[in-house]
Amino acid sequence: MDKKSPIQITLTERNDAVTITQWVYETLRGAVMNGQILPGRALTIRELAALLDVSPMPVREALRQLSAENALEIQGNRRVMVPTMTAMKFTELYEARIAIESHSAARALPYIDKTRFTQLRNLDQLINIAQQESNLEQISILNQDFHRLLYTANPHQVTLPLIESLWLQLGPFMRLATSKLKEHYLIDRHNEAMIAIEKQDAFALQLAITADIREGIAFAGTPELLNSFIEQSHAAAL
Amino acid sequence: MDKKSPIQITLTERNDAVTITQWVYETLRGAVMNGQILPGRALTIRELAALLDVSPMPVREALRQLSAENALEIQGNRRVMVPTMTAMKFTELYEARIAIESHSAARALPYIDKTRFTQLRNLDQLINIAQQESNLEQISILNQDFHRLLYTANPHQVTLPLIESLWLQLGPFMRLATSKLKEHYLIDRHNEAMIAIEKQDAFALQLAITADIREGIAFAGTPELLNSFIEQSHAAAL
DNA sequence: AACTATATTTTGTGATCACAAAGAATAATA
DNA sequence: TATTATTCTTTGTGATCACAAAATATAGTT
Repeated sequence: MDKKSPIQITLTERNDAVTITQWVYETLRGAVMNGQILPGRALTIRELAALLDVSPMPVREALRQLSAENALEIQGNRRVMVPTMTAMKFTELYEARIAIESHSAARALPYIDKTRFTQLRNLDQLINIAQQESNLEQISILNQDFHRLLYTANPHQVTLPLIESLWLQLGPFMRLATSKLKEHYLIDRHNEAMIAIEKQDAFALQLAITADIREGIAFAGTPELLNSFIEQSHAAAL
Repeated sequence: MDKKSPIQITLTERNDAVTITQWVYETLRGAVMNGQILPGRALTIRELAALLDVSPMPVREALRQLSAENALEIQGNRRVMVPTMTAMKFTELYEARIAIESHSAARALPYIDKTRFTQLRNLDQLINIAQQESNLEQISILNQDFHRLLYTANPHQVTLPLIESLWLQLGPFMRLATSKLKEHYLIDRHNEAMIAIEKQDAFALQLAITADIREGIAFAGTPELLNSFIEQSHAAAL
């Protein structure tokens, strides 16, 4: 029945307190984030509806929302797909991350109180443990949590949705990034960030965040490595 | 029949080549951008559908997309409204604009060719003319065009959707901003930007863009002025 | 008159259907 | 065999309906 490659989406239990559309949105978001949908693969409403065992309506809404967040791309044909990646686009996304996130960190700095500082330190330690256990999946998740917890200190936050959009676009490729991360992630930039926060040194904090993001993709230093890495992602299903 | 304040949306002719959902989206986007919908005003699908003389379906999709772009806000009640503004949020939005747009400008710089440079210069001259005529509406539009034309030089552009999201959120208040702009907009920052481009000086370009954005709201220098300005926006319909 | 409980209306959600446009497959022609 | 025409299928769009939750209005009680 499928003309194209099969899609294997991780299904979570549906909570009745939440709308079906919301559940579909979260499910599809997770699938994109984890690279479970091959870039370039055309997605149809009915196919996904059947796959998730819901009517086409919630799928329609979820697809539109994900498209608006740049997680999916609407082609001229009105077809929806996961955007393909190029080396240049990858670089642009990471440079955008650095620009926005270091800004967001500096803006959050004055609002970080004792409670949040402790939470950040706890997360940092969890990351250290995950690092010793070489639990790359866990490192990736906790690292995101750390960044989010930092930025959300700012009660007048407006950049987080933009940052999440960038994360979503990098999502399918971040997974592979962490798999090559082990040999490169030597310096604890989070600790540098913590020190900068204690000193209320915005510039030092920006440097730490910048270094943290940049070293997450240090493996992709040369264009050749980056290209082969992206091809690898495009080729590998699941 | 209306329980709340009436909504006066500018209707444009519907092009048959475009889907109804797309037309509704553009119409509502324009209404938000021009401050035609009062912040805090609850929007219902059926009311808008009746107003635009379409079925509820396209409205539903358009509202979801605008919410994903942070132009609208979905409350816990599942109600949709134009977000209200605060002085702090206003500041955050503008600081985010400066951070992202100056970054985006620097990233676009290497890709600006002769053709685009000429287009930019032409736009700059149109702005000068509009300035002499004190045509504030036109200045605002052309200014946006200038920025967009600059950033889109980068063929691997990923930040423009994020920037457009910020513009949308500031939209209702930008209109008032330009109305107070006359006495403050003295220096031609666009010309400084053009010189920076000619010299391929990224840092100078960033400074010009930063100054251009910041001077657009110079009137809101003190928190008191800013607050009264926002209250004014919230109060005034249309 | 102030508050609570009940009834009524409105609203978002989700399902189903009709239809035209796009895609794919098949037949026809050179 | 390669290319074009034609048929058949799939797909997004948009309309309509049913329903439960939320909001509003009304009645009842202290």
